[in-house]
Amino acid sequence: MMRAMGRWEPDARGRLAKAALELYGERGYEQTTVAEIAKRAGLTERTFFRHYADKREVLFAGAVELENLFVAAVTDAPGSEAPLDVVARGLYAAAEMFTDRREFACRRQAVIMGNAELRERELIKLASLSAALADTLRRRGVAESTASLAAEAGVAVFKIAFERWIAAGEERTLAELTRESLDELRAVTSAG
Amino acid sequence: MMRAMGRWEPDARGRLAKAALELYGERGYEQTTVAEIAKRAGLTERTFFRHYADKREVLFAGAVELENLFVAAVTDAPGSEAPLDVVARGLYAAAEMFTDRREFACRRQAVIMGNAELRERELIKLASLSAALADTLRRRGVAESTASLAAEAGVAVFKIAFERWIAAGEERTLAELTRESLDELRAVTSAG
DNA sequence: CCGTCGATGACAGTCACTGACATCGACTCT
DNA sequence: AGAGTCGATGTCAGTGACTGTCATCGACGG
Repeated sequence: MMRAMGRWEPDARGRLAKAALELYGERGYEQTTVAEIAKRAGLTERTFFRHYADKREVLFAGAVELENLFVAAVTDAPGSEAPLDVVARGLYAAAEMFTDRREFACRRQAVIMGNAELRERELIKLASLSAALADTLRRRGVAESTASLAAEAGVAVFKIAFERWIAAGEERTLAELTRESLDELRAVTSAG
Repeated sequence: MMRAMGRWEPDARGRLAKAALELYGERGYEQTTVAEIAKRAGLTERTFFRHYADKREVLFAGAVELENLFVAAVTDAPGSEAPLDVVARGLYAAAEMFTDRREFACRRQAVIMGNAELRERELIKLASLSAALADTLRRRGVAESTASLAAEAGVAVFKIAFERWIAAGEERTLAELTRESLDELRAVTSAG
C-alpha cells in the first residue's frame, strides 16, 4: 500500500522542477546554484543530479512527452497523405498540448531565451524531435531525404509558430498560428 | 617591424585549435582536459580560455567566417529575386568555402557528432546563422515571417546537404548536394 | 522480526571556468 | 641609450557543476 507520505515528501522531481523555474526566473539562470534549487525543494544537491542529468535538463522534462505526442500523431495519420501534411498533424497535436499551459510556457520560455546554454539545450531537443519525426516518416515509406527535409521544415514551422504564440497576446491560439506559418512556408518555397 | 619570433611562438590561437581537434579525435572530447590541450600547444590552461570562451568553442572558430560569407552573398543578390532564391545564393557561397577543406571538415564533424554538448553548440551556431540570414532578408524588404521561414528552410537545406557531403565519398560536391536538397525541399512543400 | 530495496544524505574529488596580479619582451618616446 | 607603456602569457586561488562511493532508514515481503 502507498501511504500519503513515507519517509520523504512526495514528488521530489516535481518540487525540483518548480523550485528551479522559480529561481531561474527570480535571479536568472547563471546566478542560481544547484544547491539553492535543492534547498528550496527540501533536498540536497546530490539528489538534484539523480533526477536531472544537469542544471539545464530540469527545464526540459516535458520534451519527451512532446516528442511522443508528435510521433503518435504522425504514426496514426492516413497512409495516403503527403509527408508535410502528415507532419502538420503532429504540429496540431502539439498545439493542443500547450493550450492549457500558456502561463507556464511563457515563464519557461522567458528563462530559456535569457541564456545561451538554455537555448542550446532547447535546440537539441528540437533536433531530437526532428530526428524522431524523420524516422517515423521513413517507417511510413517516405524516402530518407524527403523525410529529413519534411521533418526539418515541420520543426521550423513549430519554432516560429510557438515564438509568435508567446509573443502574441492571449487571443491567438497556437493552432491558428501554426496553420498560418505552415501556409507561409508553402508560399515561400513554391515561388522558386 | 615584426620579427619572426618574439617572446612566444606565433599563432597561439591556431596551435590551440589544432591541438584540441587532435586530442578530441584521439581520446574523445570528454576524455580530454583543457589543461592537456594547452600543454600540447605549449601554453597554459588560462591562456586557452583567453582565446576561446569554453572547451567547445575551440571547434567553431570558422562559424563567424561562414556567417559573413552567407550574409554577404544574400546582401549582394539582385533585389528582384524571391527570398528562397536569395538564400540559395548564400548556400552556394558557403558550399564553395568548403570545397578545399573536406578532410578537415570530416574530422571535425566526426568529433562533433560523437558528443552531445558539441552538437548543441553546432545547433546554436546554425541558429545564429539563420537569425543573421533572416535579418538580412528583412533589410532587403522581405516580410518578417517570410524572412524567418526562408532562413530556417535554407539552414535546414544546408544541414542536410552538408551531412550528405560528409557521408558521401569524394565524388560528390557540396554544391551539387545543396542543389539536390533544395529541389527536394521545393518538392516536399509544394505538394500541399 | 528479519532481510532486501529504493530514495536520499554525506562527503570527497575532478574539472571547467574566472578574477587578480606578476612577468617580460617589444615597442615608443625622448 | 634609458624609461615607461603595452600586450600576451604565466601563476594561483577560488567557485560551482557534476560524479563516485558509502551510509542511512522507512517500506515492504516473507
